[in-house]
Amino acid sequence: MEERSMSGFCIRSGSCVRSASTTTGTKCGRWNPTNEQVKVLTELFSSGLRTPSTDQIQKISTQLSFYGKIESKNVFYWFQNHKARERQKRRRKVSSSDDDDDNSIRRENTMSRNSSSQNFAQLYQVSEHRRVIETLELFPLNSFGESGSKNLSNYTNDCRDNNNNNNMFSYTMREQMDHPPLDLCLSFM
Amino acid sequence: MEERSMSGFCIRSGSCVRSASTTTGTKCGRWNPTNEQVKVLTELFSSGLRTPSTDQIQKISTQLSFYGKIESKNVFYWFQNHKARERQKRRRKVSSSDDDDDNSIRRENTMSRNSSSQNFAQLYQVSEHRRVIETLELFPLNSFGESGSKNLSNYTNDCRDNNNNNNMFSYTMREQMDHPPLDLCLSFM
DNA sequence: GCAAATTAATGATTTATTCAAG
DNA sequence: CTTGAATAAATCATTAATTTGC
Repeated sequence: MEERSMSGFCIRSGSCVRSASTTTGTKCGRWNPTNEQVKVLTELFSSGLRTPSTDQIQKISTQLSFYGKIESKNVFYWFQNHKARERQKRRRKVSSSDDDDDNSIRRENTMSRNSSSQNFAQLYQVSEHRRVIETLELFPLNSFGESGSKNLSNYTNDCRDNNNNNNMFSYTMREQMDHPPLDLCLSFM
Repeated sequence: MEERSMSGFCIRSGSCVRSASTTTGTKCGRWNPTNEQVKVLTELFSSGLRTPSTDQIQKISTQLSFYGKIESKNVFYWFQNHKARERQKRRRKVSSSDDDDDNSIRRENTMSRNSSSQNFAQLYQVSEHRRVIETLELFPLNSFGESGSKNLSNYTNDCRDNNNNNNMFSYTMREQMDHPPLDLCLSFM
């Protein structure tokens, strides 16, 4: 109890950066998605997007920031939670049979393991990627309102390709040149 | 079998970037900690560090990079895994009683939930924090061996402030070898 | 002694659970 | 009571040990 208030206090006063977009009276607490944001996210989800890649998250986040304050982590968490809760919801109803929920993009994501830094990105790396506001399409948007499956598979393929460092953004190298000479000397014990 | 080799193959040929430092035959696959790195990490762990904050991770990572290639995510994962596996190990032996393993720093980390971006950082944010090598102590080292609670709370407060964003990275320093403080910070044990 | 084949460790990812703000 | 955020547990995948047949 005391602990809580203590710490709570610190944060509020200390670490809340609230860089901008305070126009809406944004507190600093947790993200509160606008209707539009939720709408888009939901559409993406129902289009089959389950575990967006780092870049996708970046883009989505950037796009959605048009509707209000948002960070990439919010997008990340949203998908995590939504995915989990939809599944949960489904489990309560039909205990077995259709689990396509898990399918669509899943396989692809499994592959993405190969891309080593891909998934981790979701967990850690993204950060400040530097926004680059460029208005690229988030992904094949047309798949939303209209036909589903077919576009979807295309989309899926697309997705995967993103694993190639599709830099172009910022950062690019993140870790690529990570290795300083140092390990040359030391790594071999 | 086939799958295994298949997959192995793919990875090797496909996504391995290996920009440089191939001299040592650096693969590109997963991080392979050096003995020194493991040693230090283990010491930190046994000193009670369970869930390092973003900044701690950064610092640890930077320091350890002296011994070889390493990224912050590796540090993050290492602690995750080590913590989990120690617990697991213990569970197998003594099903109850002493769980001090979980204690020491735990409280503090729990509190850190309040700091919104703190823990998330662990998952996502860190990225390039890159912080100068400044010789800050990784954490209140003195608090470990000695008195606990008091120093600890100060520490907590400190943490909060570190959330400031920092910019740029510089690998530079690594090479320059201003050899940091490495030992200053870590050698305490 | 030495590689191929197995197994054991452990790095990395995903899923489930929990906490707590609104 | 809903849901954003964070942590822990479970799982996957790759690398290092080691065993084995030669």
